Amino acid sequence: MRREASILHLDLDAFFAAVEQRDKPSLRGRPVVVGGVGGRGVVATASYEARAYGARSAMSTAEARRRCPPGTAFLGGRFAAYRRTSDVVMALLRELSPLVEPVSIDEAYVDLGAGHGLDLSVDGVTRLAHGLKERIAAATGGVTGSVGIGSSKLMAKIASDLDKPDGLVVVPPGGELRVLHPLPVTRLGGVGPATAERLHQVGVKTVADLAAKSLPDLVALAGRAHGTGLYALARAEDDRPVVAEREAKSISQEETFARDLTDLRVLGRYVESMAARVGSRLRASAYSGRTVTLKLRRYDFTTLTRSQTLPHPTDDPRVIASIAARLLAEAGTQGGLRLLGVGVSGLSLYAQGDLFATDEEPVDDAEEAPGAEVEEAPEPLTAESRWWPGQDVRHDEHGAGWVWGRGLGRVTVRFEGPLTPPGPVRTLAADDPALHPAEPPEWRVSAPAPPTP
DNA sequence: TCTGGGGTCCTAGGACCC
DNA sequence: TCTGGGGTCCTAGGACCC
Repeated sequence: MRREASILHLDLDAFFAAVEQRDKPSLRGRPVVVGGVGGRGVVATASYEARAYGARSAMSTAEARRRCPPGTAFLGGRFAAYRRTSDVVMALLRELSPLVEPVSIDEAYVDLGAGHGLDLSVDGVTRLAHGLKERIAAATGGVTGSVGIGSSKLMAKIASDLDKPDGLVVVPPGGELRVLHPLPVTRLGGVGPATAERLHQVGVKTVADLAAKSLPDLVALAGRAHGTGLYALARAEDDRPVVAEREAKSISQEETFARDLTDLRVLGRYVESMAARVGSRLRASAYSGRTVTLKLRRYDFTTLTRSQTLPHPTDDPRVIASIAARLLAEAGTQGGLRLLGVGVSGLSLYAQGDLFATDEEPVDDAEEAPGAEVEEAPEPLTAESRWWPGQDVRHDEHGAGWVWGRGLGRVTVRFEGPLTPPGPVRTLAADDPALHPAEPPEWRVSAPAPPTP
């Protein structure tokens, strides 16, 4: 813990849904749910309008559909659009201080103490945060964020959560326990359902209850590392530094199938495709790794992993695929698999194999998903399966728009963009040659100015 | 129509070595 | 020949986070 409130935490509000409402004017003020739209999808983000009906992150999309009224938009994610908006926000944070730690696409810590000549008084950081929130809203076309500032990562994160959405809370140094102790223990990072249940069984509901427990009690309850961590957090003791760059530890790819799969040949094609994607991601980041892990989830949701460690690191998709395929054959597919995953860990920056690299191209995965080519695959491609709800499109005659829905050989498109009023809906043939997938729309009136040197 | 996809960190047991 | 402890690596699983 520091003597000054010099750590800032930013959490963008209902981020995916907010970007959708910015880019799709007809959805502003209406319930929007972003996530998996297939039969086994889950909610990634629900807009505040959708939360009012009980839609929540991690809920199955089916459940969210039951809870939300007709007219609610259920959209697949547009990650390129979210990434672009996130990059704009992260750049604004780096204007405050060079020490910025992105936690995820919509969340980051900033060490204001590493900034140049900032006023770190409570009034000073409050003014700074107000200015930051204004600049974020202006630069992102109205996406808001909740800011917390405190003497540690713990307090900054707790503070940003106290007044959502569009909030700003500064915990003055010395006021940590007054804020922390009344809160439920589940607000502490690292207290999930399992730990919360065990804590409740020994009468711990609030952080104050937790602080009354002895260190040996907590270690017995939650293990050595976790127990000592909880003991410290309950006292607002937290000296974790803000870390700008983190090395990746693993790279993986997984997929839940629309229907459970049993056929080893079909699953083998998924293994190859996933290994190819993992291999290209490894090569793109100049990593290679020694341990190949196969993950599978059976029809009854039991999940297991099988792994093998190689003597030397690899980024070769053929090596990854053959190991994963063997692990899959050994594990078996009895009863059917709902999920398959392929990952590589034990990463290092240079592959031994690179010294002897051939000119051979890596297996290319981009063009052929396994489902595209085989009749055993669960969902053969149709004209309408090119389109998914939320997708950006352009029509030669009607202009830019986005896909609302599809079915019966048709696709429904709303023609509007972030800078237009709500636009008209048109239903088109799914194979209309004038309809094309498009890039995410530009939300700013003019292109952003190039960064000044 | 139950339960995504990408990660990180920790624990525990067995193999193996000194 | 027996006993023992410590450290590291590997594998598997689980909790947790966004």
